Amino acid sequence: MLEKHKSKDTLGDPSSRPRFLQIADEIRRQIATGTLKEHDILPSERKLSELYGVSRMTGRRALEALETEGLVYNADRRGRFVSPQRLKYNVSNMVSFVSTAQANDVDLKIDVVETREAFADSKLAALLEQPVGSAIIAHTRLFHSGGHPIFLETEYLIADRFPDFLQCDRRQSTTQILETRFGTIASTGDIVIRMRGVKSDEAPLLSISANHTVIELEQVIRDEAGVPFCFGHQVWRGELAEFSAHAIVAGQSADKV
Amino acid sequence: MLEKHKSKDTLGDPSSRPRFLQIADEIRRQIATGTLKEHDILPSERKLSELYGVSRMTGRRALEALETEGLVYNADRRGRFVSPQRLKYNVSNMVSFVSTAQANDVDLKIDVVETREAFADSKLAALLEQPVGSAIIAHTRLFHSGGHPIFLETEYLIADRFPDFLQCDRRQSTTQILETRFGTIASTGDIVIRMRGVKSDEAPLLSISANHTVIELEQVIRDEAGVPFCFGHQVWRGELAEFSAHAIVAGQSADKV
DNA sequence: CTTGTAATCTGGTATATACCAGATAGATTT
DNA sequence: AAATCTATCTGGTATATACCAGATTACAAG
Repeated sequence: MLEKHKSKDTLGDPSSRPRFLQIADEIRRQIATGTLKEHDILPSERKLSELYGVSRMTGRRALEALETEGLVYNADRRGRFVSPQRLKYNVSNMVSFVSTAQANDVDLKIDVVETREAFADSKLAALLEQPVGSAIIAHTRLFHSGGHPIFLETEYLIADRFPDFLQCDRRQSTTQILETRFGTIASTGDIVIRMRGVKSDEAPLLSISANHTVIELEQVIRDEAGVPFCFGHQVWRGELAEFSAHAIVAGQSADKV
Repeated sequence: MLEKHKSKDTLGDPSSRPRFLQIADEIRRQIATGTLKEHDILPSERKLSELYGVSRMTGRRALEALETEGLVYNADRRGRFVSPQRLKYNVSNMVSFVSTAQANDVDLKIDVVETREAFADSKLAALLEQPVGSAIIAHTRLFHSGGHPIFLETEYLIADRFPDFLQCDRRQSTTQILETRFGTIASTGDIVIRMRGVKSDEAPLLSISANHTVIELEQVIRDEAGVPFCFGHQVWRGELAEFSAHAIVAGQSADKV
């Protein structure tokens, strides 16, 4: 017994490139040539194992390799799909990500997932430069394009400053609302970007399975007087995001460039 | 037959939380409480399977879950280790990442991995605003701390502008060299950050195995006249990085803040 | 034209086994 | 002491199997 998996030879040994990578290569080729297009479903693990005469685990590893690369995403128990082009987000441009995206042919839609009225804990109080326990408005929104989730955002606003905020239609840019309704203009922002694993409550909303990596973006937004009025927290599907920034050494004027 | 893996019951069914996550929880606790410290080696896949009475695959999945979270890193065939604290990189601060890090008690060391003299292809020519085929100096350096790789950087410089650059000791900040030796001061930068899979040539240098996710950071650095003189390309171990930026709406002066 | 249900698809969890190859450490040889 | 060899450690690759639980679909009943 155990003469089973000598079928390796059928493949041409030379490279000794692992079988699952060879399969991944083939699928990658199909994506590159357009045989498989954005959001197309890929062959399932079982299908791949039939197609290439390998075990289901080997098929899975090929698909997982493509996930790591960001070429493919995985929607829990629905299958794996070709990732669309990355969305470019210029974090230095505070003139609303939403309007910028829409100007670039992205039909960005927003769903309000949750709304809360709470009180600032020590972390939030420090970020917003408010006393601990001060009133805070919080809401979580899902940003998506063509039915495909892109990122999840939670914003925390100082309640006093934006009294009727929750009555506004929040399926639009917050920057827009605050500017037109309250005359508050975003002037500067402090941003942090990091990579981490997705949390179990975020995964279903983003239509990805657990054990995925996401990009977390946090920002404190300040008005013209340098006073913070909003803390935002975004969780991006990492394979869909690309962040750009324009850095200027302190002491130089921004409008010079 | 097939009454084998009913040992599940021994564990207390209730939560139905997957076994591999329970094991990951336990290890996570050990990291949080300090039982396991930075760069400590974790139990191997086989060790875990003995310790918890599970199969090797289940032990592996626990470790892989921790890798995804960024709590653990995996050095190909050497074992898995506890990730150290993230390194904070302020991309808006162009006054040399190296000196900033060193000011924060990070003993950052640099190894020159490769040096080349080449000619600009169309992409590089466009980025550096030079004609295609113009002379370029390129070098790749590995940044590490206490023997642990952090990121890999490749820089492309305009050869005409920095004649003896390759003769300099390049185990220090490039910003420093260009400023002191050539009087070129970094004034602005255009930066792009994205998440992607590690490439096969990068993985060994970063002491990680393939199928890992990294953060790629690209930047074009310009002098006071707005002329680009350097294109840099960094590949960070994603679990070690955290990027911050300060955004200013165009039209406002930077030194105001 | 719904509603509801059952069959079937998907990946998720889990075990058991086998062999390979790089990394390491200890013993042995130069 | 330095070089080499070797046993053993590690994860990497691969197969085969089993059962579970969402998600989807197709079909039947209302």
